[in-house]
Amino acid sequence: MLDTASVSPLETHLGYWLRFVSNQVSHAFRMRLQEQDTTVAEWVVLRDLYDREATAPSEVAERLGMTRGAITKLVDRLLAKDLLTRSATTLDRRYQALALTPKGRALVPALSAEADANDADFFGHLDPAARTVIESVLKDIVRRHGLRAVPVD
Amino acid sequence: MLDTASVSPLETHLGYWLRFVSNQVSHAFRMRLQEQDTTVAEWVVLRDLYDREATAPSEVAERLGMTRGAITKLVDRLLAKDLLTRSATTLDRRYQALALTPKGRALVPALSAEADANDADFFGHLDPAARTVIESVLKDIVRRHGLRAVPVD
DNA sequence: ATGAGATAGTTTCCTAGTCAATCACGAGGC
DNA sequence: GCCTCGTGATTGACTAGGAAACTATCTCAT
Repeated sequence: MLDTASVSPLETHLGYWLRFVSNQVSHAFRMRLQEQDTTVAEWVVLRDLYDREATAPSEVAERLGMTRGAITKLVDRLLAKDLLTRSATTLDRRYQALALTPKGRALVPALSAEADANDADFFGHLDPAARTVIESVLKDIVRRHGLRAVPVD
Repeated sequence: MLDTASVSPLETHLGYWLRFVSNQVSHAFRMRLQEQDTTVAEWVVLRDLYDREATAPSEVAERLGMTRGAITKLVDRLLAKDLLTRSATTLDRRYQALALTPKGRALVPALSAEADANDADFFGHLDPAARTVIESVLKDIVRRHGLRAVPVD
C-alpha cells in the first residue's frame, strides 16, 4: 500500500470544482461559437467593442486582461474577417482606433444569444437563492483578490 | 448613442464570474508552483501518479482529460526533471508504466501544501453554509453535464 | 498461421497565447 | 529647438496543448 496520508485529494478543493465547471462551460461555449466561425477570444473582443464608439488596442488589452501582442494578432484575424476596422487617429499617431464594421456589429447579437443560451444551459435550473449565493460569493472573491481584468479562456 | 439594447452584458452570466474567479485561482496557483519550478499540468500528473503504483500514459490522459500526445510531452519533461520513470511492461509491449521517482514522490506533499494554501487563500473565509451550497451546485452541474475528466488549465 | 482491425505511444503540424525586443511617436526639461 | 524618456503597436522567438498521421504491437476470426 502506498503512503498517501499527507496529501489531500484534489476534490477537496473548491478551486478544483470551480475550474472543472468553468472549463466545461467554456468548452460548451467554444463549441457553440465554432458553428458561427468564431472563437471565444474573438467574441470577447467584439462584445467589448460593441458598446463603444472606438477604442485603442491597448485599452482593449487592459480591459480583457490580455497582452497587447495578443490583441494585435486577434485584431489581425478580425480584420481579415471584416468584422472590425483599424484606423489611425489624428491626435496621437501612435494610437489606433478599433471599431466594429456593420458586419461585426450585426454578428454580436447572434453571439450574445449563444452566450445567453449557454449560460442558461448550465445555470438556468438553479433556484434563485442558490444563484444569489454563488453570484455574491464570486463577486466578493473578485473584490478581495481581483483587480485584474476579464480572463479570456 | 450606440444601440446596444439587444445584447446583455457579460456580467449577467454566471459563467463569466465563474471563469473570472477560476482563472484567478489558477493563476495564483501557477505563481505558487512556479516558485517550486513546476507547472500546473506537471502537478496534476504527479498528483495522479502519487496514489498509484504504476499507470499507463493513456490512462493518465483519460483521467486528466488530456490527449495522449500532450501526456507524451509532459512525461518527457518530468523525465528530464527526474520526477518519474517510464518503463516497458512485460505483458503487452505497447504499454508503458509510469511511476514516480523518490524525488517525485517527495515533491508531491510540498506541492499539495501549496494547493491547500491556495484554496484556503481564496475560499477559506467562506462560511460553511455558502461553501456547501457552492460545492453541491458545482458537483450537481458536473453530474448533469460532465462526463469528461479533469481539465488542466 | 495469417491478415484485418484495434490500441498505445510518438510525432508533426497547427493554433493561440506570452514575453521581450523593436519601432514610431509624443511630451517635457533644459 | 533638441534630447531623452515613456508609451502604443508590432514582430519574432518560444511555449503548451489539440488533431491527425504514423509506427509498433496485440487480438481475433478464419
